[in-house]
Amino acid sequence: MSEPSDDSRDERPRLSRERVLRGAVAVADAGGLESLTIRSLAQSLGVKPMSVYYYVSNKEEILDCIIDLVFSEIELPAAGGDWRTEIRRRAHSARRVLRAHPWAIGLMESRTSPGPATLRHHDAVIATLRAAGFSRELTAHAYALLDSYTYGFALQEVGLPFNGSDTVADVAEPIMERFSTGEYPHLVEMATDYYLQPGYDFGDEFEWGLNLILDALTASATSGTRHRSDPDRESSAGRGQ
Amino acid sequence: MSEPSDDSRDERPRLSRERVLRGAVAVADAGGLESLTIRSLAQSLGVKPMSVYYYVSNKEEILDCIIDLVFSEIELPAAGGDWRTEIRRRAHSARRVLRAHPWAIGLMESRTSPGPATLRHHDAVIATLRAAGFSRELTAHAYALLDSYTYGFALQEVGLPFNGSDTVADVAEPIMERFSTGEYPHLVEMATDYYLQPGYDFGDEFEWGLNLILDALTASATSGTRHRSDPDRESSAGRGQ
DNA sequence: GGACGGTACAGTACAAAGTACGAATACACT
DNA sequence: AGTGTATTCGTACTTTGTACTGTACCGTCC
Repeated sequence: MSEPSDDSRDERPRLSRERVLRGAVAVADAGGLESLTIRSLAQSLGVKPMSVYYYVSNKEEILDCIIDLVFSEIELPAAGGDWRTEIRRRAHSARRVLRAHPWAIGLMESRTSPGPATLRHHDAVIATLRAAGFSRELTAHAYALLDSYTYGFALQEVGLPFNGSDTVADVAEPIMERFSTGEYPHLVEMATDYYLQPGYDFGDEFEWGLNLILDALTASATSGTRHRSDPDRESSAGRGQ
Repeated sequence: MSEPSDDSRDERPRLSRERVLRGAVAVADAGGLESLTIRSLAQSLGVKPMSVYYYVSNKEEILDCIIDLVFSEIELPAAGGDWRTEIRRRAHSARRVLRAHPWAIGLMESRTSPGPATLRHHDAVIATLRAAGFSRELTAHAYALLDSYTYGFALQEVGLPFNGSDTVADVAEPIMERFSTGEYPHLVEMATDYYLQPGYDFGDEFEWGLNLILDALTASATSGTRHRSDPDRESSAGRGQ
């Protein structure tokens, strides 16, 4: 594999921090986070392991950076548009991106310091909600709710036993058979009569929940922030400013 | 549960699969997932590294098992009770458990085959919703929504830069100062005027969103499953502005 | 032109982690 | 005592991250 050929052609495009990080994303996309090692990364870049250390100080830094790189792929909500349209677009984009880079969700948990793309992101979403007339309090509520839902949905999606080409049925059926007569009756019933039916796609659930949340937020925004249903809590938080 | 010790100083309580797995949880709780190595686990159990392999076949199996162990800590909804009460209780319990074992969320992503506690869990939640009169379709919608929210919220909570004793202000303030004059104006405004105010606790947001979801689900259950709000049904949405 | 220094890579080597393999120990029951 | 099974440990190999050092290729200054 050492190139015995001519000297002029085929030279590799020269390393760079950019190429190192994008290479890391590519390796993780292809084989999962556990396949991303300094050696595998170096190999995919066509260099020797220690060469990547010229551009990053250690693997931790690579992980911090590629998480932010993933975030930078998510579409920002536009400042001027209808908030529902923009928030919906951003939610779908986030889900799509996290599905394209499933390893990113696991990383979010361990990387504690947000990168610039992450911060820019938060800023844009807050701006959209505030521009729509949400109070600070309602903005905080809405943002926590929307992000929780989006990330949580993505988390569930990547946690499903099948990835890519397999359909639910292929993988779930053998599992289900083992319990078919007794242990988890309701789960099995739902699985056989609903989840495993031909047209079902878990991903479609995203839209339903998102609509429910957006509708409920609209109602909250036009009435007050108060919600019924909770017998004993108070949220404190005065009128700031 | 402890051995009646006798006068022997050594007196190791004898290893067991149970002790290995509980020890693994304890090590991860204390120092995070990356501190859980076969060697550290063995040390905490008072044995040599290779001894744990008598009870588990490899580290992967340990990870699979402790994730299910964590799930087993979450309270199951009771079959007979009011569904809102039961679902709320289970949601709070889940959040509490995941906060007690923050490393578990990251694991959920990589472990694809659910353990018995996880399955029992799903079964109980489905049973509760079905018993409340939810159709299969609405049950699927509701479950995806509730779980996404719960896990997503927990994911955000553990991703916050401060863990345990630190308050938001302690950690966010220095970060915020670096941007105080321009880069992320809306984020900074929200941070200084809301998030960093004395009484604020991100964890309180959980209750608000949960109430919103439960209210909206109640409405969906009594009317129909159809939701308005989505103009174009598909995410392709060539519209923009 | 030759010394010099900075840039971009590579080679060597070591520590920490998972774990295969088999030996050592303990205890039971002939 | 002898044989067998259950449990634990010692040794060693492999993969990983990375510290330290070396080297090839530039351009600059005298």
